[in-house]
Amino acid sequence: MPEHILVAVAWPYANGPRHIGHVAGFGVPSDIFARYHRLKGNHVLMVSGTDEHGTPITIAADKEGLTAREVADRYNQVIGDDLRNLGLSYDTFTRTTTLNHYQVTQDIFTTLYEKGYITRKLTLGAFSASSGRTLPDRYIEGTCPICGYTEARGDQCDNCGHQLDPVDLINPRSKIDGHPPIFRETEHFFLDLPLFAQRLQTWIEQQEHWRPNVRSFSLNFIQELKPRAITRDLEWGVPIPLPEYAQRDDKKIYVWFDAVIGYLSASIEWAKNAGRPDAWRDWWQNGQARHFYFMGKDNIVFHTVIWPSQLMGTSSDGRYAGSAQGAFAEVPLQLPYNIVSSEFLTMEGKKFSSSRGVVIYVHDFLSRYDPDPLRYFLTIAGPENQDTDFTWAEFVRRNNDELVATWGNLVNRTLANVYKNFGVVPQPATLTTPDEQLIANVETGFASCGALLEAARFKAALSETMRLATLVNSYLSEQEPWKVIKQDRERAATIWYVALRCVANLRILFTPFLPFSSQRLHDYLGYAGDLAGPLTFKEYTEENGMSHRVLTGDYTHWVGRWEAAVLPVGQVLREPQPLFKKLDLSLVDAELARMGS
RNA sequence: GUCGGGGUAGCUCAGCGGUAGAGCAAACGGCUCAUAAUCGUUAGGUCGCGGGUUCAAAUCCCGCCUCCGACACCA
Repeated sequence: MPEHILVAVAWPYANGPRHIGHVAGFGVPSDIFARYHRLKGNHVLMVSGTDEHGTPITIAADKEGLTAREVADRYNQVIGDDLRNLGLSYDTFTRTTTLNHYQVTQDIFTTLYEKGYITRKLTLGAFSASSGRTLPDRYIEGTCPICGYTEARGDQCDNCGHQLDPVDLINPRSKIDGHPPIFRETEHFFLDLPLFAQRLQTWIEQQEHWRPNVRSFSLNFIQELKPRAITRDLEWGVPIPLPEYAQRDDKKIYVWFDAVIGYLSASIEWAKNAGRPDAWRDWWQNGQARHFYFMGKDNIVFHTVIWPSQLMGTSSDGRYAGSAQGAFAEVPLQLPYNIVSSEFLTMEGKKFSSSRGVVIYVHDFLSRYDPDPLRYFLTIAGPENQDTDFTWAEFVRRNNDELVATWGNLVNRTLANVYKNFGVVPQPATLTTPDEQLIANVETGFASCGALLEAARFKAALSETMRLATLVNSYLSEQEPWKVIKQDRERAATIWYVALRCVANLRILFTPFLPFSSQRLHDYLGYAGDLAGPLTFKEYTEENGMSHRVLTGDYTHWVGRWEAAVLPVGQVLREPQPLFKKLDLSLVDAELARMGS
């Protein structure tokens, strides 16, 4: 019975290009997971988009002399291209500036407001003297009232570590233009989180399959819940759907409130674009569906506390959830099943920082190297359980000594030999015990590697798959078919058949991790169809006349299945080429020099 | 400051109550079909520091050092 699996991927922020640390955290793991479940035959819906609201976008716009919308447009394109080129197989990768997203966000806001989950309160806010705009706490600097440090930020003093309020800073000044900020009262809307505390507690306690740190951290967090401001004094954002704010352009919904709603709105958009406007309910108003969220560790509370509160509060009400008919009627919106958060990737021992040049942008990387080696590195050496370090030397080593040497070489030696000596999948004679054992061992990968993937243990899953490739290399060393063929062509054909069948199985096992090279291998082996076919961009125009680009693909025709592969005797092979390139060590110095400049 | 998570072989990391593990690097040997790739064997650590609990501690508890993150307006 196929399951409905929602793969909800963190929304990259569109104030600049994304670096490889970002895609290590949310991108590659989520894609491996989605591809695996598609191979399993499950109904996968993988959604995300660029997150385009909030202060940083307006600041980037000011700096570049553009409008916020122009900045968002630019980086939506750049980021979308990057994700496509990395092979991230979204069903819908959209953006938060669509009409659809505005409507869904406003519906959730209105529903929560009418049900009393959103309240209003006067607060003291800081505003820029020059632009009149809100100044977020972190954009205000001044002297720390506790330790006297002169570069303290409005939210926290980096010297003594105390949490601060910008009003308390001595000689406060805007980090943007240096002028002192103006403090004045302003009304804001608050999501009343304490109203959800009990339900959150009960729910999180039941989530025993969450990673322990995610669960205990979240349980701890809800011990001291306070109402959370969900509006900002800012012209760039989703308008507040209340009459008195309809004409005002100075207060909008806070970016974090709308960004998480994107998981739902993108699903609704997907259904609309697919011509089946209610299809999203199969995932969202279906108690059997499982939702997996992928993000960096800095995002945990938004996905374990705030977004679940929004979902609980909305329940089966509002214009979208409340319009369900038949089996979906009155079914509340589905809560997350698992929160797969990653740690952070550092770069040559340092934190990524675009301003200090400690950065490798995805598009930069992919302009010089292939996507699969990057996917390999980010999976085998990525920040799955703890912060890990990217170094160019380690990237080259992992590529040459592991990916090329173990898997690439196994494929190449096998295909080259079979192609040269037989040209087709050779007819085997009776299989010996070692032959049968090897095939059986490799085929256990579907169970063992599959279980690890189910549990989102990607590093272990890929190690296991590599170990199976090593078994085949060992087998070839023992059987020495290149010697055998001189006396006994039939036995040599059998050995090569066994190796080839293992390679055909490994082709599937590697597909979630290495889709590009697996597709090429699929072709070399003479199979037809797409194992991991192309991703596409489509342009959609909404009722307001605005159009936007969506990264998508037709994954339903993909031919692979997560099960022992059939390798027909006599299938005609295509002339093979090496799957991966060996990298020259000299690139390490070249890349380091590039970064140093 | 408060809370949470790390600190394990030269390097990158796994293990998280029962005689220390993997990959790579190193040493030796086999093979030569394959992108000089591969296969086998060996060597290598008092598991951040100091206490404690236990028959038994990387593994649990306490303190300290250090790194990372969260702590309502950066995502």
